[in-house]
Amino acid sequence: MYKNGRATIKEVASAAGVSTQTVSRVINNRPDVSPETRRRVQEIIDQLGYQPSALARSLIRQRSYTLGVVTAGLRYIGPSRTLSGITRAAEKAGYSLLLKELSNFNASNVNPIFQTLISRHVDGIIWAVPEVGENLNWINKSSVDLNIPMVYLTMKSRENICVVCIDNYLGGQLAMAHLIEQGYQHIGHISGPLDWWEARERKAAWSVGLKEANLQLKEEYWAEGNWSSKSGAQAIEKLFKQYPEMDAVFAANDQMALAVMQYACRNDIRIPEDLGVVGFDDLPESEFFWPSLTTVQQDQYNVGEVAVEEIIKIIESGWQEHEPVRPKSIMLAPTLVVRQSSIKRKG
Amino acid sequence: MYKNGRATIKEVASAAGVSTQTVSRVINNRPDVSPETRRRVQEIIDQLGYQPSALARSLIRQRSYTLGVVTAGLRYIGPSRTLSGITRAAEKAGYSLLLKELSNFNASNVNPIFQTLISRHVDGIIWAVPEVGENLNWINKSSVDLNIPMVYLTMKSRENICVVCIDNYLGGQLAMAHLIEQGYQHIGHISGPLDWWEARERKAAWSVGLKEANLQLKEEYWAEGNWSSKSGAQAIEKLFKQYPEMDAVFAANDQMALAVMQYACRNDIRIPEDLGVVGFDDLPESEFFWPSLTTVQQDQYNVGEVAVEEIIKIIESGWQEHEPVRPKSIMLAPTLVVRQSSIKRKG
DNA sequence: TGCTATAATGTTATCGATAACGGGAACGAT
DNA sequence: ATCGTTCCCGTTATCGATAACATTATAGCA
Repeated sequence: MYKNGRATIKEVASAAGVSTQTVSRVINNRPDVSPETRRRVQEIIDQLGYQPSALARSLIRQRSYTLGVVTAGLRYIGPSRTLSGITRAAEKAGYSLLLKELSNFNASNVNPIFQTLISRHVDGIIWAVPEVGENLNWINKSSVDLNIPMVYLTMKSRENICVVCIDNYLGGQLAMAHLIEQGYQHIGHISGPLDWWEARERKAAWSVGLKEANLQLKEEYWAEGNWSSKSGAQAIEKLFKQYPEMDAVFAANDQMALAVMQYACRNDIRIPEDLGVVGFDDLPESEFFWPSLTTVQQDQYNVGEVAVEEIIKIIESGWQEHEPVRPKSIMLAPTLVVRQSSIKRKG
Repeated sequence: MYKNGRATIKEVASAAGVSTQTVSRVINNRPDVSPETRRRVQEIIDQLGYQPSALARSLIRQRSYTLGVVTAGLRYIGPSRTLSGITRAAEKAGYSLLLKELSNFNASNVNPIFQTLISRHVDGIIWAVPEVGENLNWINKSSVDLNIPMVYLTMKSRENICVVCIDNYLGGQLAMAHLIEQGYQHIGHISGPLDWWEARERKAAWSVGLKEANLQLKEEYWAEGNWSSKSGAQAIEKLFKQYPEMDAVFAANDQMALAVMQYACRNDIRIPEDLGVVGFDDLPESEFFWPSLTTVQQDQYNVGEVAVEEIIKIIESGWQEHEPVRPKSIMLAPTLVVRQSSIKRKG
C-alpha cells in the first residue's frame, strides 16, 4: 500500500542504464566509476529522491548502526534526562535508537525484550534501568547469554561489565560535609527505598559521614521514603517524632526535601535557622522553592552521552577484530549546589 | 564479529532435515505442516534458541511493525510523559519504536529526520514536537511529500491531518472560571512564550475569560515568560509593578506559578488570601508547594497512547486497501485540580 | 605483434526471510 | 485403472542492497 521508501536501487539503475552495482558504487563513493557515469547516476538519484534502504544494508553488511535502549520510569525526570543524552550522542555518532520501556522497575522477564532487539539486529544495547531489588539477577543466568555489546547504567559495578553511573556515595559525602561544616549537629536522613542501589549508596554516605564527624548515629535518625513527596511528608513527620533534636535533614531526593520544607512551613520551623535541608538531584524547580534548596546535582544527561560513547567504542573495537576492549566502569562525579536552605553560618 | 541473532532459518532447516520454507511455515503457524514435522522443527527451534530476523521479514513483507517517533525537549517532563505513553501503547500493539529527538524546538531542517526513518522502513511517524514559531512550515512544502501515515501532537488542528492534543483553551477556561468563582476580581496572567501554540491558547482563555465575566482587560495585566521558574520570577515582579491591585495570577505552567509563590513568600503576600494562584501541568511536586498549588492537569501520557492507537488505525486501514481513514483531530480534555493556593471562600 | 596491467562495468551469490508455485503420495470416486 | 483432491513439503523468485568475481576495453610495454 504505502510505498515505503519510493525508489529502489533497481529503478535508479535502469533509469540510468547501468547495473545496480554501479549505482551502489556511486552511493558509497567508491573510486572505480567513471566521472561521466557517476554524474549521470547521481543526477537520477537526485531526481528520484532515492534513498538507500537501511534495512537491506543492515542485512548484507551485518551491521545496523542501531542501538537498543532499555529504560524504565520515563515519567520521572531522571531517566528522561539520561535518554535525552543518549539520543543526542547517538545522533552525533550516526546511530539510530530502538527504544523499549519497562513497565516497572522490577522487570520480571527480560528475555522478550532482548529477543525483540536482537531480532532487529541492534549493534549493542544500553540497559538504562536502575538497579532495584533483584532486577539484575538475569545477568548471571545462563539462559541469557547475549553475545552482544552492552553498557549498563546506574548500578553497582560488577566484574567484566561496563557500567556508567553517577557516584552516589560521593554525592552523599558532599551533602554531609557541607551540613557538618555549617555547624549542624543532629542530621537526620530520609532515604529512598532501600532496594534501590542509589538509595543505599546515599544512605551509606550519610551514616559514614556522621561517624567520621564523631556525631551520634542511631536507627531512629533515619526514615525511609519512596522518592515521592508524599512519602517524604510521612517520613519527616515520623523523623521529628523519633528525633526531636534534629536540626538538619539530608533527603535522598529533591521531591522528599520539598515535603520537608512544606512540613517546616506548616509547623513554624525556620529553614535554615532551625532546620538545614539538603536534597539530591537538582530539579529545575529546586532553585525556586522557598527557601531555595541546597542539593546535589547529578548530570544524568551526561550519563547518557557517555554510555553511547562507550558502547560505540566496544562495538567498533569488536568489529575491527581487535582484542575486545576490557569492560571498565565509569563513575561520574556529582557536584553540590549550595543555596539558602542550608546556610546557617553567615558568609 | 558479533553474531547478531545466532541461528538462522537455514541452520534450523538443515538441522531438522527440512526446507527453510517448512521452518517458515512452522514459525508462522501455517496449517500445512504435519504434526510430526512441526514437532521436530519446533524442538530444534527451542534447542537453538532460534528467533526469526525482524529485518529480513520487514524487507520481504514490506511491513516493519516499527513506528518513528520524533520528539523534542525530553529534558522536560511533558514530552517525556507523552513518550512514555507512546512506548506503552506501542508495546501493547506489538510495534517497535525508532526514536529521534530534535536538538531544539525550532527544527530547522526536518528532511534528514524523515530520510533516516523512511530508509528504515517505519510504518508510520508520530511527530511529537509542539508547535513553536514556524517549525511546522514544512508541512505545506512540496519538497516533503511523505506518503506515509503520520500523527501530529500538540499543535493547532489543520485540514487533512491527524492531530492529537490537549484542549489548552478549555484548560485555561477551567482555571479562569474557578478564580472568578472564588471572587478574585483582578486576575493577571503569566503566559508562556507566545510563539508556542499552547501559550497562545492559554492566554486566549484568560483574556476571553475576563471579558466574559465583565472584568477589565488591559495589556498591563499580562507578562510573558518562557516556561522557566526564572522567567516566572521576572514576570511576577513586572506584573505587580504594572498592576498593583492584582489579587490573582493564572500562570501558564506550574514552574512559573512556583516563582509567583516564592515571590509572595518573600514579600509577605498571603496566598490565597491576598493572591490566588493557579498553574498549569500538575507537576508531581505541585501538591507539595507551600501552599499546595491549584493547577490544570493534562494527561500527556494519554496523548501518547491515543497517538499510537490512531496511527495504527491509519496504518492498518491503508494496508487493507480500504478507503484510507479520514484524518481527524482529537482533543483531550484537561481537568482542574483545586488545592489551597486558590481557595478564597470558605467551603 | 602479442601480452599484461589497469580501469570501468556487469554477473552471480548472498544477507534471512516469505510468496508463489510445483509436485509427489495417499485416498476416494467413477 | 484413471482421475481429481487433499495433504505435505520442496523449489525458485523476491525484498533491496553489497561482496566477490568475471568481463570487456584500453593502454602500456617488450
